[in-house]
Amino acid sequence: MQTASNRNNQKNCKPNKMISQETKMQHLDNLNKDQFEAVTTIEGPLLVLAGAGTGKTKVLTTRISHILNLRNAFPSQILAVTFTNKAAKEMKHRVETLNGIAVEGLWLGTFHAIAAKVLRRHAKEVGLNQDFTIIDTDDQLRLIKQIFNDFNIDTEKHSPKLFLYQIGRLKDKAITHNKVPYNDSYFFGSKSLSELYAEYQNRLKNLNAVDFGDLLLYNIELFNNNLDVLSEYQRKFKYILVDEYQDTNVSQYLWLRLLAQQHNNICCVGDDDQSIYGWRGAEITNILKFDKDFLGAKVIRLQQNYRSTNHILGAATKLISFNQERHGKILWTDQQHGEKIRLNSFYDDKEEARYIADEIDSLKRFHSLPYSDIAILLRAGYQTRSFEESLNYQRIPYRIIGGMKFYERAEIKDTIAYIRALVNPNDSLAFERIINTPKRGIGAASLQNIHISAREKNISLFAAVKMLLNAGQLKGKAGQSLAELMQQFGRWTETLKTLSHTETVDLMLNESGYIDMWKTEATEEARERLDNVRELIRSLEEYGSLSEFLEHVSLVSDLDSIVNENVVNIMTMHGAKGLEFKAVFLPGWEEGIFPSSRSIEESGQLGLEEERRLAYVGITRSKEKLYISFANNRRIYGNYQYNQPSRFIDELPKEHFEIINSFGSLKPQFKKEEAFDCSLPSFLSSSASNADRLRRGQRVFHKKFGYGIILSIADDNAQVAFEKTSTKKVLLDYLEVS
DNA sequence: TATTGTGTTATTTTT
DNA sequence: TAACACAATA
Repeated sequence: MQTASNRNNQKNCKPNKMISQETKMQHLDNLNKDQFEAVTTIEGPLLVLAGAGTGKTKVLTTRISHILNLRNAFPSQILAVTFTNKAAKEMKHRVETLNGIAVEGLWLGTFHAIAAKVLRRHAKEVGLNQDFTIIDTDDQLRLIKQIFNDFNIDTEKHSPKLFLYQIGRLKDKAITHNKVPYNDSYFFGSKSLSELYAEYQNRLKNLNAVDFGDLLLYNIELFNNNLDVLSEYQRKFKYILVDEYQDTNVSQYLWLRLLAQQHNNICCVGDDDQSIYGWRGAEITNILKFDKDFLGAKVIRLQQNYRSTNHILGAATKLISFNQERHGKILWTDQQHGEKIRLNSFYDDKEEARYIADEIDSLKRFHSLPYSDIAILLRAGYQTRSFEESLNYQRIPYRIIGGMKFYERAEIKDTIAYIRALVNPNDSLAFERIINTPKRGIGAASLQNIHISAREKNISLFAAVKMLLNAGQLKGKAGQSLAELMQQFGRWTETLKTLSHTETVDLMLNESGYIDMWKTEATEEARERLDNVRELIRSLEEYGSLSEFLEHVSLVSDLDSIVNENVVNIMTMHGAKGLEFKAVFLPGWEEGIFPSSRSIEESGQLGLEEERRLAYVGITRSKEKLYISFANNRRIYGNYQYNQPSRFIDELPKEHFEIINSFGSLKPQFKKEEAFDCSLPSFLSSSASNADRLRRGQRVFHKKFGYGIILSIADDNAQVAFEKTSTKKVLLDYLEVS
């Protein structure tokens, strides 16, 4: 083979220091030519453009292993960053398998985990205490609401959530409060975005807390202001590896660039065609400009796909070619056999869901496909419902991936808040969460009182409560129960010295009345919640201390429950990135839904291209069987929407498809060709006549809201001042000329 | 202060 | 539709 001789040549160029190394090099034999090059080019900047299913993780792990085998670096001199804990775990596991032993000391983890590790060591340099807390979105929002409240900002007009989002995006871009650019939403009432941002940072610092974005930003600040620290890490990390580079934001890019400056050995692996987190601050330009950012960079493309049939790859390749902003690569496979992709149209979403359930049933029955090899991939979480119903009806077991995460459940957050308050009573965000949970008769008025004192004296809520109690300023029910709570916290802190941390937490949750709160409720849901709390308490055993536990949970979103049940997987396409299934269903390919109208409204062409990449990700999850479908009528939020087939359907190459109109729908059956034709743009103009008559100032009728006047018209929707209610944005399709 | 009622508003979410 | 947040009431 061509690749084999190539490999041998390469291998012979390297001096074999030891005989044992010959055997250690064996894992290089499992690589194709491009993979081999990507693994063995260890000096200088390298971008590996790895298409879906081309062996990206294999390259990364083999590369780490290769560097270690060459003895070019100690494990502690290798930095490997991922986005998810899952990916980090997987990489660690595979490196260990390759090396045959546990590799200790590698700096392998998520961006956030590594940044937190660095920051714990150098907290003082950026004005934090070493034991700073990492707060989640809930805490962020609570803090922002406090700020808005204190500044008398009307939360009706200015949504705290929007502000939170904006702060997040600014931090993704490494923009600090004094560098905020003006834009449409620069002012929140009397205060500017940058003023509020500054106040938010100020309060976080007083709380000795950081949010996710801060982890990276403080690292950058640390490095920029302490050149000795920077150069320590620059010298330390001889080799840097980055997974999913297309998902990095500006902060992460700056952070990497700082760290890579000394040795300049940075290897980024990614796929610009799978960049689907732009809305979360990912900068696709990072991967598009890599060779300009890192001079002398080499670019290697992995284009041989080991996952899918040529029909699937053909469809994916054609679809993604409609995007302008990309490096460009052509995936190929030597799997020439395989079924065509099925394209189905349906009368409505119910029929679509029923068809998919039936088809899954026959895949299992007649093709012996285990359920776990099947996935239904959706644009958004709310679409799961109709499939839950149809699969239940067919008695097909399934699992919804994503959804509510373990650590997002209220009872888990409460429990964690109790633990945080125990470890550090001055953690006001945690203390506030549990101060009246269970109900202790402390209402908004008392709480406001405490807040004011705390702010005046610049002390924590806990300290403020103590102070007010001593001054006899907390009377009645609230005063009584707060006095008791203070005593209890004192006791629990003592208990921690004699009992184990698990026992202490158990005791605390019982004595505080938290456990009883759920017991009293005595519903099935409450029982489940109690189970969750107990599971959490049990898991505490695995940690050396409560602080250790808290560090873990703040950087992890879910329990590692990779149970391999034999069930159908339902999830969003975002959630499916990195996964693969023998059979994949992609329902709901309708304009407005997929591509999502909001993406296009918000980000125009860029938004559309990101949606197209999402379609690309969806298609390339499938190994053998793929089903794409759309429904003419879809029930969303209780009422029907009449959607056109997705423009992506027009972009798919027909030669890879079998076009089926599966069901005798309530409408007359399409002929096969027509079923496809109806998806063509010509179809889009069918509603033009009604739309033509809708103008500004026109009085209209809407089935739900009644009569109103059109204030303005955008693409497919209008602002209408309804007579009975208020002004609302509604779809033109729903309006009748009155 | 706690509970009930009403109105509003819905993507994607690696940490 | 359904969940959630906030306002009016007991």
